Amino acid sequence: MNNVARLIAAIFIIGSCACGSIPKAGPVSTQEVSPKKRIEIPSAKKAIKTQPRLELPAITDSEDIVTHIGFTASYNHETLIPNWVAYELTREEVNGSEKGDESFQWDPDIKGRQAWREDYARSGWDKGHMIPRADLKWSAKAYSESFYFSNVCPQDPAFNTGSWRTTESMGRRLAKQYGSVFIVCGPLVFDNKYGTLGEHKVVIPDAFFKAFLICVNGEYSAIGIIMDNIPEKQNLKQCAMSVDEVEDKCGLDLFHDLDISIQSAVESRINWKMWGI
DNA sequence: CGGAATGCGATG
DNA sequence: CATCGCATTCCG
Repeated sequence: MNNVARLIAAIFIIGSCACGSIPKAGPVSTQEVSPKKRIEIPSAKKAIKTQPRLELPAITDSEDIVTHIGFTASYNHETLIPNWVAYELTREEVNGSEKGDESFQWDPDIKGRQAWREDYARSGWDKGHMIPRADLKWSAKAYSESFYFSNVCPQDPAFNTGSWRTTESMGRRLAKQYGSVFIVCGPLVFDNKYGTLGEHKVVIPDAFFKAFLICVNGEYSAIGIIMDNIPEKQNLKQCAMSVDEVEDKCGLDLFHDLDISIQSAVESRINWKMWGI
């Protein structure tokens, strides 16, 4: 059984015992990809964001996509965590200094069940941001929206402030160095060995993936990272791999807007000198 | 070593 | 519920 199948199986087991009338967002499937599902670009971002949205994976018809000022997310109604969160981070954004509301909230754009703060409370697991709040200091509203549960996953506390944070620092460093970086990340749920949180059964991911795409002098480079949801320190370089390998694990078609003529070349290899790891 | 970034929880 | 401080970790 491959990883995608395992993901589907895990979600089915959980969904079948806990969900009732909740709309089925469905796990990712490579078969129902619509060619170019329209994503509404939040107006606040239109002025500063380039087209197309290179950070986005291919969108399946069954996915529940939410767009906020600073990020796009695919929400999973069975696991109560996102399938992925994607955004572009620019040099100017990294230099922001605004802060907003820091309380975790339900995403107002999502219909159906979401995680409760009580599910996480005293569980021993952090409410870990997918897009870090530090990447949204260019707008108080964008900052606050990062605290929606569409952007939150259960993370081991030491992992959150340790290994995972090094991937976030890497993103900001790339943005400063190259002017812009396209980022997508999310949870990996294989056999769900850590179980669920609280009475709403928020799925605890086994691991997390992240992928970076940059364009330097008209040439694209990409890299992927997968880290286990564990406290032990994990080295960035040792966790790095091609985007193709990440796609194998997460079942997504990443950087789908990247020109098809160069996509396979960009995603199959690692241009090591670009990443500083 | 200082500061940034993370999220928790005590306190009123 | 809002405010504040704390503990931890890592970057520069």
